[in-house]
Amino acid sequence: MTDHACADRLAGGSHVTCTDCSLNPICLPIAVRDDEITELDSIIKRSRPLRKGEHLFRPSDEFQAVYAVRSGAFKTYTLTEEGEEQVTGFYLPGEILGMDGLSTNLHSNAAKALESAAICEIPFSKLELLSTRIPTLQRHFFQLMSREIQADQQLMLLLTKKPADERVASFLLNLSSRYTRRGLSANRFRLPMSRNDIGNFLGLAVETVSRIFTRLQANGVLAVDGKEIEVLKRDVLCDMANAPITGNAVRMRSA
Amino acid sequence: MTDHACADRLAGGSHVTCTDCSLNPICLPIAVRDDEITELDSIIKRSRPLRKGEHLFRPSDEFQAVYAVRSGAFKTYTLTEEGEEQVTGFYLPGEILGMDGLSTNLHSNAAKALESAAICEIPFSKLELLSTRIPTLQRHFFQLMSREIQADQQLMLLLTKKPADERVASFLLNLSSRYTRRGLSANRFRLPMSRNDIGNFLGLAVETVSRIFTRLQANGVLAVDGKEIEVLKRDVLCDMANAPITGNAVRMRSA
DNA sequence: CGACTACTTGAAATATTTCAAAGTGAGTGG
DNA sequence: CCACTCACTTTGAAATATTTCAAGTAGTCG
Repeated sequence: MTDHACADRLAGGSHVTCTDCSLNPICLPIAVRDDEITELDSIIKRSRPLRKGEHLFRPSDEFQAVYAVRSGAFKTYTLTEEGEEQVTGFYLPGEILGMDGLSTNLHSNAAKALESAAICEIPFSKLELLSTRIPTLQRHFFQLMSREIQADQQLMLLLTKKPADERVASFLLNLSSRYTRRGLSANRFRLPMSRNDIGNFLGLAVETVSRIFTRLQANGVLAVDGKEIEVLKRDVLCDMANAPITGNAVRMRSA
Repeated sequence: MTDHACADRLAGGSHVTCTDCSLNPICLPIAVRDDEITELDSIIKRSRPLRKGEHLFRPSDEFQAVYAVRSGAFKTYTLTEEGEEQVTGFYLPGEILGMDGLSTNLHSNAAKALESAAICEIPFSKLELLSTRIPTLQRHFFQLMSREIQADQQLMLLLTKKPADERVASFLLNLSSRYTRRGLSANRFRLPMSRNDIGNFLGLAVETVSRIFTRLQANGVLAVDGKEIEVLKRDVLCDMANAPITGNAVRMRSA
């Protein structure tokens, strides 16, 4: 039922190497040599799986590592002064999170598992050291952060200039393209997050998100069954999102 | 009248070194040794000044360098599919821009001088190389990008959860704190950007921004004279922004 | 099975936008 | 140096998308 059998053999201590991991084309730079991968591999800890709702880190936690999602999904969020949540991103298998906190040595975000999840923990000090010796790796992380910045800017554009439908459409297409990258179906997937999280992330009230889903369903654009989504008219969805009609969408927050 | 006599002797070819530059505590890591600064210095080009309205780079320009603002100010922006502008940030002296484009080797933003400006151009390939030898430098740039991500997230929070007044208040306090960092007055400064740019950046219509400025003026919180701003009741402004009443504000987009 | 949380739906309330128009200012050329 | 233009800014009134409030309906988990 759950689809996180994706990170090759599941967690449980069985030591899957980066070389073996099916996600490595997503989370590692292509150009790293085999011996270098091995070196990287040696600093990575494959930690215990997290249960739904568990935190990987919280705001003010010391920044020690970045994390690659092996299976499951995470949301990151900050808290406002009044204590309300602000969802800053979603992370799927192969994507890397935790680079907030690099600037202050304290995490500014919290990261919470949206479902059972497994991660690879990459101690940052070691990664940093390794990066001075493997320029490709240094560049990879520069690029990773640069992509995050670009994604955030795309999102800002969405938030400031686009109506609710377009935000939701873009969001769905973005997720879709991220599933595609892992070889999963572009048009049938399961949302790991709640409507509430989606609304929060997109700057919309839950009710608005809900209404848009029902409308899209009524128009025959989507078949919605709870968190299960099927895209029936991708072209319409792309139109709504102002994205090129072809398969994959605006990138919003990858890693 | 213009206040960009700040980058020590002005441009014009007179070779000001990083060591001499009054901005170096802002744009360089503290821990870089003298001989290392000299090395960094040798790869930096101090380019001709730009006139108001000139572009430093445009979307799709090849990514070759990052830029430290020496004097003046820049805005960065992207274009939507429909060709409208989306302002993504403002950059003041001592701050570094151009790291978008790192991921694709093409700039995704445009950078435009908001007034006469001078910059230090830092060729990225050389910087990258140098970073492998000077770990402090590598970390500095990691941190720079991390800070940009954090700033973007703060901004997203503002955009999705906060009413117009709070956005403007936060914006002003943010600018104020950035001026303070350069030793300038916290409560009297000149906005280098238009109301339009502010609105665009904050996800508000120009008219809304204008109305808020007039209201703040009416309440005696600000004295507004065109782009010249004086903060009369900082505490009120901080309240509006939900920021600690003390001097400096939420960081939004520094560098 | 009951209690909770998540989701949906409708109707009223509201902040912000849009449209329209007038005022201000800065820069240009006569 | 003045007049003129163009771009920016301000202000008001009407329009509107989205939120908020309220209530009902699923699901889900112990």
